[in-house]
Amino acid sequence: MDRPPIWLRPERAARGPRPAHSRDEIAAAAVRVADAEGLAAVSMRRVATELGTGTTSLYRYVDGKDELFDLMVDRAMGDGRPPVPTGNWRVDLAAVAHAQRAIMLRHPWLVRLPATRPVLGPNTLAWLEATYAAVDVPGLDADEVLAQAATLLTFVRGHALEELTEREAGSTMADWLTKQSQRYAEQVIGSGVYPHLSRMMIEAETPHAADRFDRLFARSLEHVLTGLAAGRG
Amino acid sequence: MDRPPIWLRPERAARGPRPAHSRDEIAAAAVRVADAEGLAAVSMRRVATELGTGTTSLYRYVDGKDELFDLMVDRAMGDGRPPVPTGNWRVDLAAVAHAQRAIMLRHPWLVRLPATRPVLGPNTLAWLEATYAAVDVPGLDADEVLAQAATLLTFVRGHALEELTEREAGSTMADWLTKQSQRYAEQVIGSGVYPHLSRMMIEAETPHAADRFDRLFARSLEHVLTGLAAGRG
DNA sequence: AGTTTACTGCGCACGCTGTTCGCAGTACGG
DNA sequence: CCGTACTGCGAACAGCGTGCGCAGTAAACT
Repeated sequence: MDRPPIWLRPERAARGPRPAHSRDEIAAAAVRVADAEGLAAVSMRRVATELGTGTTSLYRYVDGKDELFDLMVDRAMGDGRPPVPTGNWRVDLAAVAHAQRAIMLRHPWLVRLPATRPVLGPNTLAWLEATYAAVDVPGLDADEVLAQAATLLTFVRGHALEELTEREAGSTMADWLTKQSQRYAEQVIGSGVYPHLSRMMIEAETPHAADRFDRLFARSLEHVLTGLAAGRG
Repeated sequence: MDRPPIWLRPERAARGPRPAHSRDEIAAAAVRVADAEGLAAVSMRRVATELGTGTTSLYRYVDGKDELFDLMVDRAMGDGRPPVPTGNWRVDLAAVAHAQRAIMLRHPWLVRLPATRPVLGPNTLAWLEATYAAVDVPGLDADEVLAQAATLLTFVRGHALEELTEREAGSTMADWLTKQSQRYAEQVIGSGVYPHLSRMMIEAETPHAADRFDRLFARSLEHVLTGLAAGRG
């Protein structure tokens, strides 16, 4: 039986007893676990326990773990509200980008979710809407709007993923190479096979700065926005 | 005991019997399974069976499943070679972007891997090197090189993720909304809460084109490259 | 050459996972 | 007030990652 996506199913059935929990309650519990102990700690049993309910009761609310993830994503996306538009597209897009990045940094598991299908919950749609709104101006055709929005969101997500990966690896890749396994760094540099990579490892200052990720993000974001500017009138 | 990363450990020990398999053999087997049956099918047992060996023998080669993933990533990255430089940074960067995207589309599981730490295998480093090489010119400071390379790679990965997600969801999000659950689409459009999103769903042509992803990628890539151009002399 | 040493292959076992099934209890529609 | 469509959930199943310990083997040292 092909059940419709969760966003189409009514939260409360017409007949039968009142469900003991709401979807948002479930999502909140799962997000709480993921935030505190990582995505791996989010199991059906664990979330059920967190709610004080039986494990298999969860399946009354959710079609399987994938749908639980869907709920989590949309809940996390509701953690911040899209910024109010100023009318200046560049300012608005930058605001969206920073706000999205903030959400992803606050919920590190978010960018690591399998992502096997688009999540179309209300909060996710709201962000999509805000992004389109910032990009959209009369005269710009819809395809260009799609492309620009995709460019930005895609960039933010990719950056957040890379950032979190490096953050959690304990430090910068350069640091990782030089400190935690200096021999490997020496090998890489000494091999002469990676001259440009070597130059980065030696010369770059950003990797050593405390706020490196913030600065790198801001800098890269400027690049992207400048690129987008060229695609508009 | 804190074992060093796999790239630092010798493949063959000084003493003891000759290992029955090579790392690359193992990586190839795992990649084969993932390509054919998806990431979920890649289990230690399954890969071991594929190699005709005992399950726990794998742990002689690999510290755990995470390291198996590391091997898979680097193997996949070796599936294509970085394009030969032309000297024109924009052409070279575009070539890197397209080649990277091709790899990710060929191995859909690649962008879905947990990515809890950077992979530093030889093939991955080669791609990093190629990217830096394309961006790097005398006079450009190392931080700017890092930022530009990060922008590009990050964008490519993010785009590939989104693309694969939508591809595997069966169709475009717009299609998904309108076909597979028309009621939801009507609800979304009819609610009036998402005006710009609605306009995209109605007006955009790209979502209906067969080569939509190729065109969207090319278009977005141009935006990014244009943005990068501004950061150079 | 013989002994020591450090490895390899791997069966067993443990605790955990997602999910199916079936049954008892409940609240609403007619 | 009954039938019906739901809810909660315990039991069970197949599969997972992985630690442990033991037998076998090849290189190093004496």
